[in-house]
Order: sequence, then C-alpha cells, then structure tokens
Amino acid sequence: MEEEILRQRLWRIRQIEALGFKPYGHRFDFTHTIPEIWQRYGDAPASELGPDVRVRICGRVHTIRRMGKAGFAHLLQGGQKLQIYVRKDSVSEREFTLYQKLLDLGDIIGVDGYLFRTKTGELTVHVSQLDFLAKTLLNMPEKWHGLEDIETRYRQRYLDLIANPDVREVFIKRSRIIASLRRQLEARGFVEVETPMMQPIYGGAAARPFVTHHNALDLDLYLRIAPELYLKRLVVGGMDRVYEINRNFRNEGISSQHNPEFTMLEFYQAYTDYRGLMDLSCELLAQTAIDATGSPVVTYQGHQLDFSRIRRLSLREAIIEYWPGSPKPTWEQLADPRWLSQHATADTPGAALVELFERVTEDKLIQPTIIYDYPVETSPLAKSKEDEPDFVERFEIYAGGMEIANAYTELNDPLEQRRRFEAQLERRARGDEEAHQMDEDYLRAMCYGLPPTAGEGIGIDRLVMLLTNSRSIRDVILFPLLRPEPEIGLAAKLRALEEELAATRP
RNA sequence: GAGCCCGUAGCUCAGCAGGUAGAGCACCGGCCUUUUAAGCCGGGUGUCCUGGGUUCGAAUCCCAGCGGGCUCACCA
Repeated sequence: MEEEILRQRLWRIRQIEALGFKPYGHRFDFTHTIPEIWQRYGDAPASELGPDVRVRICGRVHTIRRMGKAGFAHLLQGGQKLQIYVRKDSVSEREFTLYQKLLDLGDIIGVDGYLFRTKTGELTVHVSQLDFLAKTLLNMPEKWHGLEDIETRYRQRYLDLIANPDVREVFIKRSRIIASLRRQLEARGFVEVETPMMQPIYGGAAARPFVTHHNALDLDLYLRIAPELYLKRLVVGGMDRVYEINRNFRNEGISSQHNPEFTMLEFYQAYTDYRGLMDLSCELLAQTAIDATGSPVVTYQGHQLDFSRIRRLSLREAIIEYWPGSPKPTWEQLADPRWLSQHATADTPGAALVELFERVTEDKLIQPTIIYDYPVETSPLAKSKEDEPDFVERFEIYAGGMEIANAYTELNDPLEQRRRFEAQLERRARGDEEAHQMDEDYLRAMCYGLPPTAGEGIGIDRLVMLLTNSRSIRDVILFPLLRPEPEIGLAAKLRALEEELAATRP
C-alpha cells in the first residue's frame, strides 16, 4: 500500500511538472494567514464580501470534495481551516486539472480569489488562481479520529500537530508561559544568561549525570544536572539578578513526570532570602497562570488549582497534617532521631524527615502549596536557619501532586560550604552516587564573597503540564526521549521507485 | 530495573473457544458546478511487530526478542 501510494504520488509529481507547476515551490506572497482571514472577515455578512474582497492565502489541503466541474476543499494553516471553492469556469484549464486530478490530501497550495459565503453561510474563497507549493508523498492521518497512536504521536510529532488541534494549543501555551516568565523577570530587573551545558564537574542537584567527551581536549564532560553553581558565580561577579531558562539533563528513570532532558527556569536574586522568593514565586505563578489561561484558577485533572492563593506550611507541619490515621506524630517525635529511625529507612534524621514527607504528603499536595524548612543534610548548598542550624532556609512548591519548584537562601559562607562539600564526599565514599562533588572552582568564587542571595528553580515542563491540564510530561515536550525505531526503509523504497520511474519515459 | 497490558491495511479499530484476513476513513477507476464526516457505482491495497515452538492447520495457543503504555522502584 505504502509503496503503491508512493508510486502514484511520484507519478503525479511528473504530471504536475508537465502542467508547468513546480511540485515543490519556492515562495508564495500571501495577503492574509488563515487565522487573519477569520479575525478580519469571520463576522462579515455576505453583503460585505464578494469579488471586491480579494485575498491570497495558502495552507495544507485538509479535506477535499470534488464534483464533476467544481469542488470544495478546506485549507489548514495556523491551526485553523478555511474553505476554498474551485470552479472549472473560474480558473485556467491546467489549474482545474491540477485541482481535480493531481491534488492529494496534505498537499500545500496557495490560492488567489475573493471571499464569499456559500448558501450554508460558510466563509469561502472563490478561487481564481491556484499555485502548487508542496506535494505530500505519504498518506495523512485519518481526518476525524485524528492520530491516536501514542508512539506515532511522539515519534512523528508533526503528524500529531497536523491531526490534533489540541496538541498545537498545548505547545502554543507552553511558548506563552515561557514568554510570560521572561517578561515578568525582565520587568523586575533580572538579566537572562546562558551558562555551560557541558561541565567538568556537575553540581547544583543530586542526580546521576550523562557523560560526554571532548576529543581535542581529551576531556570527559558532564551534561549539566543544574546551572546553579555557574549562576551563583555570576552573582559573585555583580550580576545581582540573573536567570536562565534552559535544559538540564539527568540520567534517571523516565516517567509521566520525568524526561531525561527537561527545561528549568533558575533565577538568583541578591540581597533577599527565601521569604522574599516565596513572595516573588506567588506573584510569578499567579501571573503566569493568568497569561496562559486567562485566570489564576486552572483546571488540572478534575481539580481547580488556585495560583492566587498559595498556602505555606513547613515540612514538619505538612507531615503532621497529612499523617494517615492517628495518633499523628508530635513535633517532639519529629525531632527525635530514635522515633524517626523507627518510621523511616533513611540513615540520618534529616533524610528520614524528607522520606516521611514524600511518603505521606507529596502526592496529596494538589492545591499549590509552599513547603518550607528542610533538613540540612539534604541541602548542601542552602543556608542554615539562624535559630535552628539542623534546618535550612529552603522551600519547595508543590501543585497537582508534583514538585514544581525548589528554592533556598544560598549558603554564602565558603568555610561552611567547604564543610558541606566534605560531608557530601563522605556520602559519596559510602556509595551515594548522587552526593555532590567537591567543586573547588566554585568554592574559590565564594571566597571572593557571594552576597546574601536566594535562588530558585522552577520546572517548566511540569508547570506547563499544570497549566495545560496534561497528564504526562511527554505531552508538553515536543520530542520526548524514546528508543530509536529499528528500521524505516524509506530511502531504499524511494530510490527504487525513482529508478523505476526514470525507466518509464513520460 | 520489576510487574501488568498492548502491537492486525496509510489512519481509527473489529476478528482471538485454532479452520480461506475484515469495516469506516484514506486510496484507485467512473458519475456529479454551493459541498462540508458531500453523495452514488465499482475495486481490498496486509511481513496480522520479529523469530522460534505446538498443531494437519496459528493473527488467534506457548516461548524468546523488539517497540510502546500503565504501575512500582529510582528521581535528596
């Protein structure tokens, strides 16, 4: 079938050329995009349309209804469709032959004509001239079920975008979300920067990295797991408000909330602390929700998430509040290493607390919630609380049961940082692959003085999930990582058919 | 990494107590000058994911592999 289709289409290309058209055109100067036509003329009554309202538009043939000496088609462009009407006595003979005999669903054409309304009232272009712009060689997905097969949707996202209008909307919203965040940060004096993706020492998070190699320097490099340590070097250099929106790479499992490469907004603001960033986060998230959806209240998987009223509670309060059954643990028990070791497997009291939090609380945090004050053991780059040195000034934001942000007052004491790094090295020596490495170059930067600073990372993909009501991270990443397809075999097929066709003189 | 589920035409899917591979759309030929899931007449175009096995006979049953999905683990 596929081979037969290809043969037909290649044969048609030859016929298209014989009529004096180019099967793959160069340029088409249009007067309106299809969305612009709808915006300008969507409400225009028939009396305001007619031969005087001339337009040139282009798009992909989405449906086609041919009658003997006339026909209708819908062109698709910019996610919207517009009908065209082609009559034998309104176009040249070669144009009508092209329309009637050589046009396939999916071909890209341009038309010149005037706007009118059909007897059912549909806005339509009455075509007077028809240009051919690109031939499709393969069958398009079916027109009303769309493309359902998840694997094909991810592997051939272009088909997904053509066939499923909702998908296009998700990625347009994604773009709007990122633009909104940029706009808001710029308005507050933040400067966008780009720091290395390839790093000799990876840091800023606890994760396993991807390794690559630079040949000329004969140097192993890591794809970054976070930009944190570079962004803070910039704060040392006097860039008091910096941010970066870019990819991080973590060599971990894949799930509906994890892709090996994912997009993170990370920003640093000097002279504030985590309380300041809590306030900033609330403003950013509420405005981003408004810019993406028109409202700070968004529907996510049947829940109404309100980004204008973000609750704040400490990690320990959250454990107590969400503890299943009773009696709930007391504040004293959460401070008791023996009680903690009886209720968790982690090897330190702080790690046990985090473990309990993740077990009893994380997936219950549906409404946007700030969780603050984390144990020092799990936060080697965060500043300790003045009155409670076993905890650090750190918060995370949860929504829809997912972690979407992580922030803290930055540890800016190089002597304390050295001790934290060394504690991490010990964990590493005990086999914790995700413990931080010593980064002396960063330590040196700190020795020149990092001002009091707070920094935050927001997982863009997860935020987009929340604001587009997407259940899987793969639905908000255009090309999620998949195993490669074994063999497509298209090149050989095309070569054979071209040779076959060359052997047949027209 | 483990468990469960799925893989049939270009697309969406049926067929699976083992007995000649099906439907709609798409596609091919014909008719049709306001159609719109256009319509009417005629045509099935396939590595039933791959490789083994059981059987007289496998899309169907068994085993292995490949690809995907979900759950769990991992993701401080």
